[in-house]
Amino acid sequence: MEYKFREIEKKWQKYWEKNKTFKAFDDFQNPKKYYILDMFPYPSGSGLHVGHPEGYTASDIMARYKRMKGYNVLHPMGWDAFGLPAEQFAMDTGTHPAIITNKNCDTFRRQIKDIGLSYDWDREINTTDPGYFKWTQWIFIQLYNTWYDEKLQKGRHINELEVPADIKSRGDDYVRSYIDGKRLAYYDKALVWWCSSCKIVCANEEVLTDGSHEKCGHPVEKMNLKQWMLRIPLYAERLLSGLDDLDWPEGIKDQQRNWIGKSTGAEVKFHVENTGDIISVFTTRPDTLFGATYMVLAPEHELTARLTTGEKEKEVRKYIKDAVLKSDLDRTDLAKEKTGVFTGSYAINPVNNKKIPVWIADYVLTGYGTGAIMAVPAHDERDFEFALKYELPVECIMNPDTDDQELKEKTLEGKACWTEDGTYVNSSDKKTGLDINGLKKEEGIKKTIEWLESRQLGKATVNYKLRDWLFSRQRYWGEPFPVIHWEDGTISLLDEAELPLELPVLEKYQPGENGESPLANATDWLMVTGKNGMKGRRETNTMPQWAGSCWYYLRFIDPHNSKAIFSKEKEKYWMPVDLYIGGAEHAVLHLLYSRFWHKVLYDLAYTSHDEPYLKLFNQGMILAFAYETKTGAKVPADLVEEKEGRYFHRNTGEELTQIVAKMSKSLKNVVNPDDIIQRYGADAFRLYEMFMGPLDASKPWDEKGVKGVFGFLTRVARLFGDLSCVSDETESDEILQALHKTIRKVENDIENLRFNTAISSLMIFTNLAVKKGKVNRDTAKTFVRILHPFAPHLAEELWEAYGNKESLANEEWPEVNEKYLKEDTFEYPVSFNGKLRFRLELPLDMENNEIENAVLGDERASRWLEGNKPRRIIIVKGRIINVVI
RNA sequence: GCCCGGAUGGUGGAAUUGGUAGACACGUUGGACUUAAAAUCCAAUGGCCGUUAAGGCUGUGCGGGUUCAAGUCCCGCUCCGGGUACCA
Repeated sequence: MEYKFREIEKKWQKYWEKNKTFKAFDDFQNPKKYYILDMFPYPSGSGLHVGHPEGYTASDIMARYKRMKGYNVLHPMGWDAFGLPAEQFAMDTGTHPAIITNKNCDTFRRQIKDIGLSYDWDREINTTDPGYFKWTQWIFIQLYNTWYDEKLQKGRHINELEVPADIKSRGDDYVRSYIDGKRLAYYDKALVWWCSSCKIVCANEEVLTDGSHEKCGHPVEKMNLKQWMLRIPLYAERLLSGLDDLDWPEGIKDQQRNWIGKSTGAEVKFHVENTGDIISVFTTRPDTLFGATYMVLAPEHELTARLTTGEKEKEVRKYIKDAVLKSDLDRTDLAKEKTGVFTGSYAINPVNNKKIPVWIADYVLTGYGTGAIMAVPAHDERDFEFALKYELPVECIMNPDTDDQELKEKTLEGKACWTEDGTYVNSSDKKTGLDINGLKKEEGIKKTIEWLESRQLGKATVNYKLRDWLFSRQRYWGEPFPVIHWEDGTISLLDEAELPLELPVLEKYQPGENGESPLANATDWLMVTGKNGMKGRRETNTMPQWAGSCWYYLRFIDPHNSKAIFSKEKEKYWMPVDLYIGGAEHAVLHLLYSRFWHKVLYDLAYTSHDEPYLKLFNQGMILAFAYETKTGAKVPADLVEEKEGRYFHRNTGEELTQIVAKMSKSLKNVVNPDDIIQRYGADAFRLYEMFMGPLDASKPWDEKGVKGVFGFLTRVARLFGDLSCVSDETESDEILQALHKTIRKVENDIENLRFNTAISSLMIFTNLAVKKGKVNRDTAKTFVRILHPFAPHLAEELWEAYGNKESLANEEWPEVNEKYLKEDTFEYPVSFNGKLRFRLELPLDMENNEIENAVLGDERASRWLEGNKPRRIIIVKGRIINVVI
């Protein structure tokens, strides 16, 4: 068969589409279900790049394999289509963002279909579709109507929240604000990052460490604006502990754990001298209280003004003003040099009643813990640095566990800082009754907390880094909030029946005044009148892009349901996602937010599992070769010439070094999947994406590699497609053994997502078959079946050529016949003192002493023994023989 | 700084998890076919020594160690990539 890949691929893509070969049925009778999900893409204007199909091909191989294994497979695709570029385009041209978005979706869909991926296209979803975002809005309403019951560790409907009697007695306003204070979604003033270039607020995590907006690179500033926030920290503990049982890469779990940032310690109360105020601090080291020599408040702390004494007032006020105005950019820039001011007040250290000064410094953050710390310079690096600069006392209370005598002495003298374990010294006080001298850290912490709790001076506490999630954006192209702000200052949410709240068509998409979204210009849409005649205004913010992607995996289960977000029965059948494949760039945000929403829906009994994604796999990044001169200057790929495996500058002739870099327009090394498919076909494209290396590794694209797999497909077509090479003769044992070994290997490799080695074993088998020049029909049919997940078009074509009428997609995966895997003999590598000297073929059932005799009896052995008697002979059956002399 | 990865031929990468290092593929070289080229096919291909051959030595970022045996385990580094940023 001549390998006419274009024809073959078009033919089968049409066939699959026409016959709905990959339609997933809600077949509740079949208990074997497999839900395999790709992270759906944002359909950008530049189309698919070679990175997208890497994960998609991997999931497709798995999906096709599982179908052959008898699973009912759910394998859907959709579009995460709200996003900035479409809105920017609308601003520039006046075109509605939906128009450009739909165009981009069309391109993506066409490109994905060209690769021959086995999606159930009847389940396609688009986050910008009102039929979809109706339910995104619905989830927001659920969040708003949910509070977190700390006792039950569970989200519950707001109607089940008991309002304390003393609140009730104070009137409706108090009740309302009490309830609002418990909702998972709340509307409040928040100090937020503002990007004046995008005219939008950004979530903390969208601000890069250099203080610039990740979307545009413009520096951000702080602003106090009313925003929707979600109380994700309430779920911190469950988000953390839920990770343990997930089959996710450990690195990703670690990232989430770090992001959640749990730390255990204690809250301790310090009385301020004279004023009667109490400063509460969070510390992970209550055991070091005896070493606390000063305290620090964050500049934003509520007590700063009260604690500042007259003569310090001017200085303090200036410091606070500067600090608050400083962007995080400046704060981190100045991280090396800490600054602060003394308030003039003193607090009392509860363990020894000593007076310690209260300072204000911006190295203490307002959003974490209580926004105030006790400083223990002898045992905390930051405090030590600060104490040194402002000449505050350093009191060592722990004899370090170290062999470094110099360090030990310096620490004991308060001239060095020790943060590890040790034995307490100077840690007792007769009057207060606390004594931990001689103890180690673990016991010290325990004993101190007990002491604090018994005197009501503090209590054991847990803190999380995870902050409330800023959930609104000043954009047009996002889900509108189903919210009305009434003129009396109250808020109400739309009824479910009023959903979806669609976006109004605008004439222009420029942002509104005072940091409002373009929706502020949509007067007709914006203003509403209530039944009682009260005037209201709709929320002009929209939801962030995360919203749509937070729950899309649930909608795939029942994408056309207009009555409910999804049928519970179907959800119970399909969930959880068995395998989720996507890029590691979503390690924290998308996956954490998504888990959060899922847990809320679980608590409200909409979903049947606590976690959405059982197994997660991150594909690596696809990079490209790039070239640079000796001085490190990058040279665009079109100016590079290859001669005998070396690289030269086309113009200057200078020799260049090949490096690996991200694909970029400036380096002219971007690869378009369309070109590759045009030249080598979709099967070769798929195969190469998988053959490059391990799925989770980052690796460079090399077109020469595509040629390699293309050659493989050509050889397959030539041999297995030439019916004169496919005989009815009895198959040789050699081929059968190789075939069954290949089935086993491919099966194992697919299960473990090691597609590169699976392909390699398919190649090895093909090389053998080509060498033989012919195979029997059963062999050919078996081979084509295991080739199918990788190169489905060619496999279907061959399958048809063997006289089959039905698509290969629903055929059974071939079974391994163990008979062909058993070997009687093994060619042992024989080593002397660990060095391989010769090989010796021996029966596998030979006894060890017989093996010894056979080895020592071999004439080649005498040469290495040199007359010595072996001290030991190690025999590992079927593996190796090592003679120790 | 801290937390995760990673480093194997000229290149992408294999190596049953402690047991034959370099599978498979690219590239290169030589050969066949061709008027020629492309395509295809065959052979060789880690480095060094050995005229050939037989064979030997050496070799998985660096330095130590454990073991009959280390790419794989342990200790100490170097470099590269990702995440994070004073989290008390």
